[in-house]
Amino acid sequence: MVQVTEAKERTRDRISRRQIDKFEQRRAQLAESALRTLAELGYARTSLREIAQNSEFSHGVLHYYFADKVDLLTHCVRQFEEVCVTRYDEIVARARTAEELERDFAAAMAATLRADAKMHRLWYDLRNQSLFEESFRADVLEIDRRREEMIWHVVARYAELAAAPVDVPRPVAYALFDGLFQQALLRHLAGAEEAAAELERNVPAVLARVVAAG
Amino acid sequence: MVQVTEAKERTRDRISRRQIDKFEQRRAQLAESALRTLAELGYARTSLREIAQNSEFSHGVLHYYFADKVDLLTHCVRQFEEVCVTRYDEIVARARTAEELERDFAAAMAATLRADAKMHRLWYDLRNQSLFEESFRADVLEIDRRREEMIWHVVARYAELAAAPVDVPRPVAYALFDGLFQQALLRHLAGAEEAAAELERNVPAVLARVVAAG
DNA sequence: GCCAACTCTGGACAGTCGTCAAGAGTTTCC
DNA sequence: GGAAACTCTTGACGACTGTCCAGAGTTGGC
Repeated sequence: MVQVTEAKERTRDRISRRQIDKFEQRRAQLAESALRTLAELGYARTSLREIAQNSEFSHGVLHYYFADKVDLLTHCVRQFEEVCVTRYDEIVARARTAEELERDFAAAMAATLRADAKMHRLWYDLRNQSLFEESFRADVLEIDRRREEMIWHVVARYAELAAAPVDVPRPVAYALFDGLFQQALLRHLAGAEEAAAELERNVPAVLARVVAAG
Repeated sequence: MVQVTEAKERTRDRISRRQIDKFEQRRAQLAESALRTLAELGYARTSLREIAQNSEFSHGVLHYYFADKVDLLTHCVRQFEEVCVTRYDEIVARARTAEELERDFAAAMAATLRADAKMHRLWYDLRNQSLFEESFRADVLEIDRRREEMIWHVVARYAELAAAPVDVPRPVAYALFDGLFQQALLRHLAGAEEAAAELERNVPAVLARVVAAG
């Protein structure tokens, strides 16, 4: 009797878990369609119907999986986080010398500028949107904090390999590289072919300046 | 006869000029209402009716003075330029030593962060919008170029006073200070009281790093 | 095979958007 | 003072928005 009940409950749990998984999976799928749409059109011009059209479902389904538009967009932001805050971790782990890290980091930034430009402009769009709208602010700031960590990871390891102390606070290091990247993105999307190459050339120079001369 | 005609034409010109002036004046007035609205709500949520409500006119008048929304917004961007690209000129002109320039520049950045935060967030919003919409791009890039010039003006003068060469290209110098300012703006608008003070502390450190050690 | 739960569609809703035009109000000129 | 030009208001239009819902379609357990 007890065993039967337990078995039943285990079964129900398994089913329920499977259903929850499926539910979450579809949410993720729809959020991905939303992110594609946002990257293409920008926050200001992305509508639920447009998002649905970039998926294989009709617009009504969005309200089955998300309470409202804010809920969907919040989910998008959180899902977006995962791809954008671990970008350079492997490079840091692999590098054996300061020169190697410097070269690979610069190359990786230039590469993602070229390959993921539309996603990057979406990130800056959402971050800016959070300056006007309370709703995403907490999530956006959390992502920005983790991006700061990601950059700091690179800078600190670079300093370690170069046997020199880092010479600027962590938020400043992030601000400098973020500014550099954003300017490159601006140029790149405006059609400047050389933007990525310039970025690749500028990154080592900035890297050298955030650690103490030694 | 000839004189009469000339007098007539001069009169007509004067009248026409006066009318044009008045026309342009009203355009400027409406554009200012639009800028106030944009700074408050952001690009995504600013409508023509909302702009009109922030002015002393009705929404129909906007189409009397502007061809369409893009025309209005373009005018806004251009009008916006004038207040945001000459901000530090006087400080540069007045400074007699590198230390003085460093101190005043940092203080001015912190001051405008505190006083004009909503206008600054509008600038970043519009600049980002230009990554999605062709229509403003040219004007936005032109403003960005002039902002770069403005920062370069500061940096070059600082180097001159410090008797040391500038050590980074002009676009990089701009990118670094822009990134620094944008991060401070993010924190400031998120409610961090210390953001402006931190910015004021960080600016001299970056300034010192963009000129060669000497 | 049946019933219940889950999933998805498509249309309706109230509201807002940019745009436009008819006409009232005002100014300007002869 | 009357005609002409300029300025502004008001209301309407079609399109689009987020949201909701009735019901069709599908799946899964018994």
